[in-house]
Amino acid sequence: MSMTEKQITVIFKALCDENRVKIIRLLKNGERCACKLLDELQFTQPTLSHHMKILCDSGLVVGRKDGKWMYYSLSKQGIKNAVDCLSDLTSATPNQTNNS
Amino acid sequence: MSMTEKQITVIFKALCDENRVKIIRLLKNGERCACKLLDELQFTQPTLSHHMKILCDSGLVVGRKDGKWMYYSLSKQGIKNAVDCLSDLTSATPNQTNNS
DNA sequence: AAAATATATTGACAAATATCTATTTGAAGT
DNA sequence: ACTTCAAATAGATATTTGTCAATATATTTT
Repeated sequence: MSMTEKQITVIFKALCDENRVKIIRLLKNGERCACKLLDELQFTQPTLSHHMKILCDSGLVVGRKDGKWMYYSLSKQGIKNAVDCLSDLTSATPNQTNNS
Repeated sequence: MSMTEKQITVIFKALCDENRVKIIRLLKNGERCACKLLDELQFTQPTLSHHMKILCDSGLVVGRKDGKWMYYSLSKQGIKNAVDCLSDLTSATPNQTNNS
C-alpha cells in the first residue's frame, strides 16, 4: 500500500513547475482542448505536449482523444490519490485506526 | 489569498526529490537532530544541509537550534497549508465566497 | 585561548529539466 | 490521393538541481 519515494515524487514533480500549475488551474474550469490551453499559455506546442505528458503520467490529469483533438481534464481519482499521498506522508503515524 | 504559481511550486518542489521524501518520512516519527537524520541517509552532511534548507523554506519543516545541534520536525501549519494548497488547486470552482 | 564538534556555505560538476525548431504521425476535409 | 490541421516526437541547448570536497561559522569543552 505504501508508495515508494520514487512513486511519490512522480506525483509532486508534476506540481513543481509554474506552468504546469497554471495548466491545472485552467483545467479547474473543466475539460479543455490542448489548442485552447495553448492559447492561454506563453510557450510553444511541443512544450505544452511535454507538460501534458508529465501531468498525465502523474495521474492528476487524464486525456481523451477525439479526432485530431486532445481533451484534457483533472482526474478526481488522481487528485484524491495525491491528497491522500500528501496526508499520509505527513500524518503522525502510518497505522492510524481512524476512530477519532 | 490565492497563491501565485511560484509560491505553490516552492511547496511542491520540496516534495519532488526522493531523498527529501525520505527525510519527511523520518520526521513523521518526531523531531530529529540533523546528525541523527544523516545516520539514516546515504549522502554527505552538506547535501543534508541543502535539503533541510529547501524543506524549511517550503514551510513543511521547522528547525530549532539547540547549542551546536539543529533539531528538525514537521510543521503542522506548513503541512496544513500544503494540503489546502493542493485541495484548492484542484477543487471545482475558484470563486467560493467563503463566509461559512 | 585552543581544540573539537555540528552545521552552513562555497564552488565545481554531472544529471535532469524546460524550452525551442524541425519533423513526424494521424485524422478530416476536399 | 492530396492537403490541411492538431498533436507527438526528436534533437539541440540553456538552466536548474543534486551532489561532493573543501572551507567557514558557531558552540561547547578542555
